[in-house]
Amino acid sequence: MTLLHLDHADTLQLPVTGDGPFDILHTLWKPSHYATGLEAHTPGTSWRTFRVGDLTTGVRLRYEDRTVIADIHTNGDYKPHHREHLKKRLNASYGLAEDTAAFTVLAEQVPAMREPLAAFAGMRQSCPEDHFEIAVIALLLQNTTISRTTTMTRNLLTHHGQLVHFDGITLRAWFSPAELAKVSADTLKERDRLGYRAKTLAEFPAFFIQHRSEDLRHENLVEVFQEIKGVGPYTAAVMNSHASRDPSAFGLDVWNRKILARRLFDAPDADATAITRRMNDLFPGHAGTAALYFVEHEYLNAPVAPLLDPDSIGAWNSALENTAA
DNA sequence: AGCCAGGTAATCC
DNA sequence: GGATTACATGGC
Repeated sequence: MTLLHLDHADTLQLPVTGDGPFDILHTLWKPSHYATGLEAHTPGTSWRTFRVGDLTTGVRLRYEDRTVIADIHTNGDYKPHHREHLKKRLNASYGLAEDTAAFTVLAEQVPAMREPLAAFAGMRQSCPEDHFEIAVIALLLQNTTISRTTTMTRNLLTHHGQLVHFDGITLRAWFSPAELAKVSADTLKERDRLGYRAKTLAEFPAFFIQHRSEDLRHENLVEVFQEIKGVGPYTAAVMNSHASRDPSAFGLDVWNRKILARRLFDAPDADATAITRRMNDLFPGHAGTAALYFVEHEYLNAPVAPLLDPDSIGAWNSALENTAA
């Protein structure tokens, strides 16, 4: 796998137009998220790759005066429509225009939410992935351990994605639906170790080539998503809450079910329907945001993929460049 | 050894 | 409809 060097092409100033406080650190970096190599975070700077059609972009993100400053690096011909796409993509991915007041009013009434709210005031949902990419992530999370999810993600991105270097950082980048379409189900199973997921992942490209992320905006999305083989209620809810940014949606799995059971009922586990009912009662229209705050608070003091010390970026780069060999 | 993971679809009644 | 089961793989 070759290391693709990206050159600086643009700087975008993206104002935070949503109301209330803005927690830039926990909006860009989520303590509960497993390591993918698609992004890297230090306390003051984040780097992330985005696929924009055939273009591969590397973005450095910083924050100053209620503005996200995005330095765009690319491998090819950077056109005005790429700039417009990235502006919208970044604005949506990190909820820069989203208001928090409605959730905050509800959250302040719930004692269990007191600490998460204090720790994360102004945190938005983060989803740099588009619908295709988040569907792949959610598929890899189904009924397995994070250890194996991480392995499968690494295999897929190493074998079928890209490795890029820009602004001193090395990162992985996604494959597009068209690129994944060229990979056989047999390869996904034997080489990428996907098990029974191989057959369903092999059918993802057809749907996402037909349904571009920008076009997935109409109603009944949860039902449309579940037309994809391998996408059930959980994965569809993850797509809806993350890529479509529906603040009322959350995908309930055995992991967050136990976290929410503790927070809501002070019990080690609870019935899924009881949890769903309670979340919707306490946070009508904002249960997904509430679940996000509870889950991230669980990992605040023991992040799955901790922040990088700026001095350790060299080691980060070496590690990624060696796994690609 | 067996059980269980950040589920889903097929098949039963 | 709701309940039950197979499905790949790997860590504990």
